[in-house]
Amino acid sequence: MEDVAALAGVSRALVSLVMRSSPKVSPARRERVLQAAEELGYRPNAMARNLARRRTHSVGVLLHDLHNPFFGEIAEGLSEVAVIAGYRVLLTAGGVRARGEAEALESLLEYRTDAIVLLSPALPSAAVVAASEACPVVVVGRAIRSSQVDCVVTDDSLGGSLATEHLISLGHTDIAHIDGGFQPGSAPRRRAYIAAMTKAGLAGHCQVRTSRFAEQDGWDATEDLLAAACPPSAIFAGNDLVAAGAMAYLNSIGMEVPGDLSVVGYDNTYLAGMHHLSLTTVSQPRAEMGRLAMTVALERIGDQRQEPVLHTLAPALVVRATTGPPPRCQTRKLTDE
Amino acid sequence: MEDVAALAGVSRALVSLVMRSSPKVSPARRERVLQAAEELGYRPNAMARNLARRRTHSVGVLLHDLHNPFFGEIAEGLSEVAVIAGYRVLLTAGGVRARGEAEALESLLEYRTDAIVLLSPALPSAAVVAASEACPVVVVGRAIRSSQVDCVVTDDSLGGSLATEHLISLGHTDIAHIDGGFQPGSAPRRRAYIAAMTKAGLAGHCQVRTSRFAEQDGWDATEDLLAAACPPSAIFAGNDLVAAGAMAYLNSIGMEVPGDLSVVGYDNTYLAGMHHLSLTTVSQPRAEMGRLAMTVALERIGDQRQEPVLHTLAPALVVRATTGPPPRCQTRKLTDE
DNA sequence: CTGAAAGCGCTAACAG
DNA sequence: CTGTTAGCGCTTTCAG
Repeated sequence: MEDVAALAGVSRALVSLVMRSSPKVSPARRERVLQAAEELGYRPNAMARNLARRRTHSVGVLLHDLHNPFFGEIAEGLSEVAVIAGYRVLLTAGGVRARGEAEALESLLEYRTDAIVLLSPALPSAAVVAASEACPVVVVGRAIRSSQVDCVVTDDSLGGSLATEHLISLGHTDIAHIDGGFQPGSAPRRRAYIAAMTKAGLAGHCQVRTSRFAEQDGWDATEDLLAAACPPSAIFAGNDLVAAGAMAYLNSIGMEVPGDLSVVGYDNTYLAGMHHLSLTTVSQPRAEMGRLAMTVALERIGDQRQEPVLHTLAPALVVRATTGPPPRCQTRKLTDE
Repeated sequence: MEDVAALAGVSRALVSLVMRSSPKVSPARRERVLQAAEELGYRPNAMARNLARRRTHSVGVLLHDLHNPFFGEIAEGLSEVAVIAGYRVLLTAGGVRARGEAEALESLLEYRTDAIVLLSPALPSAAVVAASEACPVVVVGRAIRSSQVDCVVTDDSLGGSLATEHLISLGHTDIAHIDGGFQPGSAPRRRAYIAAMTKAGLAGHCQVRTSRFAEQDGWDATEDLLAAACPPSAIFAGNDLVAAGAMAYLNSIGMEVPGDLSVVGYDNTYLAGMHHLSLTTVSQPRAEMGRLAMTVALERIGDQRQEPVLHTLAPALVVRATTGPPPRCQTRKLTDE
């Protein structure tokens, strides 16, 4: 910086002003400084700047892992609004290691980002609350009770109802659900499924299988379901991957979808939109979730203390080609396996 | 820090020593300091530390976007070796905006990460070389000629041969290729396809269609291919998504894979492994690419000047259920459309 | 182990 | 606009 000032024949202070694009500099000098910086390959040191300013103008984002495209889209929404607000986004990923997420969070905290957005962390709530002591925290995809962390989630309960009621309205009575165990969002979807069934007087027809949200789980659960005494005419899967597994199994035993059996997924990943599947599914407004979360985070930076809020976004049913009325004949070929 | 020292009844210097876990501190005092820090909710300031140390012990990683799981796996490989070397990983994503990548790179440069890893950047080479002036740079998935940037890529040429020769060895003669236009890796794969065909005396049977690596492109190209005068008995698709589109189209017109037509993909994404597709494809060693790239980056940090290297990893053919010998009868039903 | 002192690269406030 | 003067929070050196 010293050198740049010298080359441009101005004071260090002026260089500083130019670097943070203050309006109080004449265009001519600004040009001169910029050019000098260019020539010397000068680039401001973010560490020093942040240290002196006491704010980083950046918000940290913690993703669980980079694999899941679901979070990718949320992250895109996040950075979209961050960028237009002049904020930088610092990503970190927890990865597979047990302590990964905790370490990544700690790292963000040490970097003193102005706020932190947690994408569906597997972290214990206590850790999240502790972090919020030091820096505004907003968590996406998981509701946390605390007096200082904001949350943005989608209404999984509504999503579960949407899916189940769609199937019921089509005339199905034997509707099974393959849930996601303890994965976030699974519980409310499952409860909504049961509630919807009950409301339709179908409580006795509930059948639930558990999966870990992998394709093979969907295959296995479906196989199991069809081997049961009272096989379903429709399956509400906990996510698209599980639905894909279910369809693959049905396909393998020659059952037609939706002719013989209807399938609904969850998440509306790009998988669901593929020709092969063309899956009816429940869509969460991913980009919107990201945008909202960042908006909230930015607000918190501006105004630290305020009541935290729980923003609940509504999911939507996307009807494609895997759902239809149940087959006429109630006796299906169950004895293949 | 002052406060921690006071509470623990020691000097600031000692606290500093404890914080960077120096071995020259008696366990008793260390305990005392740690506890004081805990009580006060003290957390070292990374900015200040890095500023004073002149190194950040972190390497920056630039991903083009968060959507592509391909890069996610590479990133996982990266952070795996970074973590065991005690380095932190700072992710940034270029996103969709035009200047996105350039800004993200600039941002990393300003943060003075000890090294930077670029994942298949769309950035102009000049920008990459310019960055390497300020900080060790390694780019993966793209070869850049420069006297100071290291590259790790996979041998797309070999991958193209592997796929084509597999099809040839199965007895196919009319093999078409759906490429990825100007996408990185496409050109060498296409050339390898043509070379392999030529070597087998099949030069006259080459047929190439272009796609932008989307599913619909695969569908369209296949439709086009089958409507041609001399439809192929096998298709080598530029990536798995295109292959999926091709299969969806074949499926829609009632053609069997691999009975009527064989399909090979590229990348071995999780799509390829799904029951529905069970796609024969070419796999790139993603995790290994990441590990290697980080290893190289870390080496460069230790020893700045050295000849840059181009590491080429070998892809492998993964044979699944979409390839088989060509149908006996050379006159296929071409008139559906 | 302690204490003091210098400095990392930049910002910010204030007279000129 | 310019120079100066203080730090930001931590590391490092060096003599006790």
